[in-house]
Amino acid sequence: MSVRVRFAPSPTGYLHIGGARTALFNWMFARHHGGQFILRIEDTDQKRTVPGAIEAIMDAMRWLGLDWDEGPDVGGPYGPYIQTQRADLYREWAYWLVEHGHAYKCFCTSEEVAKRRESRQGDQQAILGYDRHCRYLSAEEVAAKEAQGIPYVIRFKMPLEGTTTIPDIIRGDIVVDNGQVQDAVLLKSDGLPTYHLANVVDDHFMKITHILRADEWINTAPLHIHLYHAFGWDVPAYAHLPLVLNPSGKGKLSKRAQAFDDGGQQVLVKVEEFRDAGYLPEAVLNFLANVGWAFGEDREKFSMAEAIARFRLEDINPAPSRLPYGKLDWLNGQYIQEMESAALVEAVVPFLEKAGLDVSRDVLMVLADSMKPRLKRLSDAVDFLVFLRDETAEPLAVEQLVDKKLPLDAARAAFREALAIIQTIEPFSVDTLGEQLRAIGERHTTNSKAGPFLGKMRFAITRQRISPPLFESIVALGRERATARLEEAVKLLETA
RNA sequence: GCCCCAUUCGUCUAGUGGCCUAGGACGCAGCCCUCUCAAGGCUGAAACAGGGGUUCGAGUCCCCUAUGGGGCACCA
Repeated sequence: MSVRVRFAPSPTGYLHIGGARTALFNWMFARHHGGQFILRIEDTDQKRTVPGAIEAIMDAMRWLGLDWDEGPDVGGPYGPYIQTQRADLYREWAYWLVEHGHAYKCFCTSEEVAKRRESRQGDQQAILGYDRHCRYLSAEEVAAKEAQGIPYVIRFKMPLEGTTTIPDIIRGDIVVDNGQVQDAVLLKSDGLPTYHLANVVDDHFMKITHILRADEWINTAPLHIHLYHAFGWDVPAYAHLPLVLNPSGKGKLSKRAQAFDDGGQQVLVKVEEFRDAGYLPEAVLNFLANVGWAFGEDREKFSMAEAIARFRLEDINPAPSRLPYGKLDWLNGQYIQEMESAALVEAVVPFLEKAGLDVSRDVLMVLADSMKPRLKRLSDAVDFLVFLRDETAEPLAVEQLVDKKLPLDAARAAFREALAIIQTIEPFSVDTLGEQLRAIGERHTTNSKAGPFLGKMRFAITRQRISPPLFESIVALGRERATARLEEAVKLLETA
């Protein structure tokens, strides 16, 4: 039988990075086994559903490259893949359970349930949650309440005694006391199912073979297992994935609360934020795959094709972890370094445009090689290239153009020669400029090394203490603008 | 409060009873290279939560404690 797994987000907003990791593991597992990866939307909570969220989630997954074989947009043999469109199915099976004595109608309002729960707070024996009040109603009482038209939910009759063991691929057997699990609501009074019913019914009819979901579901797994038993269906294999924690280590990473790292820096949580910050999808995937799972052979950087080939659920580390964001920066930088120049240029253009920096692709090509080792994120290109903007050119001071190895007279002579070179050199290229300017430097510095001169020259051209290398900067600026900036330096040195 | 899961350098991890004087990566520090900043190269500091067992031998198995996390909704 072929492996079938699913990623089942609820459309409450955007794709969360922790959710992306769950999706990634499901996807890698499916691809490793040549099985199917299914995208299912769990939108049974009408209050939390936000319009546009399904598209946003799919966009984020597409950006990452996590392609699904069946889903809301592509369909598939077991659709529909949006739960609200399968409402009748859940209702049918909920009543089937009632008829077969595995579930019951509960007429308690949430307020009553909450109130009674409060009053039991002091009782150390009682579990929190529902007290099973309606489980013991007689047939007559139920009929009477129904006749009055009192709304009800359907609750599962959880076994009161014994234990349930959850065979977990990552953790081994987990044993839970049935008494710890309450009679969960299966069908809400609005006629829609809760997660518990919907996921069991769907996983069964969608022929899901392995359930890879977050750790936070362990506690309800016994309920799900008993649901399968009540229906007489096979129980899929379980693998509960470790949670992704807040960088502070306090609590799980949530999309509802903002997260901060130890430095008080706000941390990225939505997948689209990673995209907008200038991370490459390959880097994000590589980064996520390294949390809770390791490639092996002490390798940190690997392609998804390589990862898929050796991905095994058994190798997943069950301990929860924080996302090592610093490593993502490094990884992203590594991927940028390996990019083809043309690809880097294309990738960087949207970020420059957004920042109002209008730089031609030809100019970017000149700077591509010097950008590669310097960019952690694509968005860093903006700071890297601000010197190309005329308004940002700071006025010069003589002290910035001279030093011990390049005294005033030497600087004056060297800069004059450099100006002449820049005005006339042919071709106007990185190589020719480099050759000529270096020679000038060697002739005028006290230690006969080009370095001191090139440094001053670079400042005169870019007006930035930190900037791209000199020769590329000159070419990027163009002969005219470079000449203008240099003339200013020469004038300053002459009057000094 | 009750239940469940977990615990190797600051962080992400390797390790499945002897190969561990515990390996890698990021970050950090130093040096080299160098027109700045990066990148790159080299070097370094840095961990088996604690206590009991089991065993000839324990980071690896068991128990307890501690700590962290998760759950106890008509949310998923």
